[in-house]
Amino acid sequence: MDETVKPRRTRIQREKRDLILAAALEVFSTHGFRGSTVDQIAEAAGMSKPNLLYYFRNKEDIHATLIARLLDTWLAPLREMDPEGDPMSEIRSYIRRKIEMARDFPRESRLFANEMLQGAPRIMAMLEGELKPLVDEKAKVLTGWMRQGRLARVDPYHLIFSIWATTQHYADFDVQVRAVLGPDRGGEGRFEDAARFLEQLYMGGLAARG
Amino acid sequence: MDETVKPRRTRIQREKRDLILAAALEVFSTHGFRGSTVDQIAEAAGMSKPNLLYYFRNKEDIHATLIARLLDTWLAPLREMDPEGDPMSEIRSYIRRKIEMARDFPRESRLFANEMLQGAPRIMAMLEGELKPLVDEKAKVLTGWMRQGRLARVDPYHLIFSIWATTQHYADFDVQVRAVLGPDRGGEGRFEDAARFLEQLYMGGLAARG
DNA sequence: GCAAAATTTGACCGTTTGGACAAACGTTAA
DNA sequence: TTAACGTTTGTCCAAACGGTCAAATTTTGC
Repeated sequence: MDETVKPRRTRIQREKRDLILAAALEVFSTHGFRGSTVDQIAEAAGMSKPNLLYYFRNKEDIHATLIARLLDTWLAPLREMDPEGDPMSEIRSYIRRKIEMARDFPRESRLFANEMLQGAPRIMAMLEGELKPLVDEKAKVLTGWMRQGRLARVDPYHLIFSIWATTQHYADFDVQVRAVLGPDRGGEGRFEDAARFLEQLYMGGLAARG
Repeated sequence: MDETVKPRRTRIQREKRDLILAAALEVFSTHGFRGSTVDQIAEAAGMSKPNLLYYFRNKEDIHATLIARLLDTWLAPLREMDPEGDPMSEIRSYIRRKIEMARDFPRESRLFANEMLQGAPRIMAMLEGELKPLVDEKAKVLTGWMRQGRLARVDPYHLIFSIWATTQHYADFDVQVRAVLGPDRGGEGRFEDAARFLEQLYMGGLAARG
């Protein structure tokens, strides 16, 4: 019943496929699926179009492979949030990890953002099948902490949304951030500054009250 | 020296151009510039491609017109932030206005996001010429409030970024928000819930301390 | 060293794309 | 009424697109 056959791949196949995926990530993340061309990806990977199509059946196959690899990486930071840990420390760590991902994997973030803007036609199933259950689970954890009086009572879903938004912003809107900060304040220190600000905001805004 | 000629337009020209721009906004905001076709826009506007190209010189012209109209609308909420007002009220109002824009003009938000993801090739000049000066000005206002002890001392630039991120998230990532919230919590009330959460977060996180 | 398998390439195909154009059709005002 | 002007359409084009294929080349296992 399983239609996916075991992919007995040679060394070259593994290397070239990785090369192509890296190039495709660069292209898809900035131009979206429809806005990207196979020729563009082939050139970025340093090979001819027919050669690229020897390793992937078609354009959609490349994109699907990227997307499939993406979501696991993407959800990892939230998965790590420990129900047994200290609420404030867990939230602070989560924000740190997400900012680091925006800094270290901006193209993955933009690939994801592109999908969202287009209405998530290719990953809606994953959103409902993997993302939603995980968020539901973590929302329960947050609610539990609130009931214990260890966290301000706020909407846990919108809390998670706000952390996604503020952190991914530094990957997705990078050009804008750099344009506004200018050459002086816009260097690599901007991620540290962002992390520091967000820490202040959330530690102050979520501290258990009354 | 001014190459822009006064556009003496007929009634039909004004109507049809608006119709085309509305259709183009829909198409460009979901597929990006390269991912959109003139045929798509023409069909969405209910006219033939040659007819559409009678009103706009080419695809880029349509997009440029949209973008030019966009930035003013986009910056209006920040412009309204009053240096003479009460810091906390001003920030609260700004967040409200931005959430309302995400709710009422999601396509404009997504058009903007698409440009950012692609590296802002067509609006970099506007970012540096209009956006940056405005943000610099408002950052000074925020810094002044902090010095007066009426606002917690945080990085004013990252404060503004975070408000942009959290509010625009509800337009740009709308599918994800709705997928996660589900049919029950994902109704039109989500904008109200978001506004309430953000208010709690920012009022707590930015309250003047010690 | 060599045959089989894997890889790379140039040439090619049908379709889609942005755009041009002249002819046909409407509208308007003298 | 009619001539001038504004609008709409069908047809067409060159370039770009995703993808195929057989032939040439390189790598691999014996």
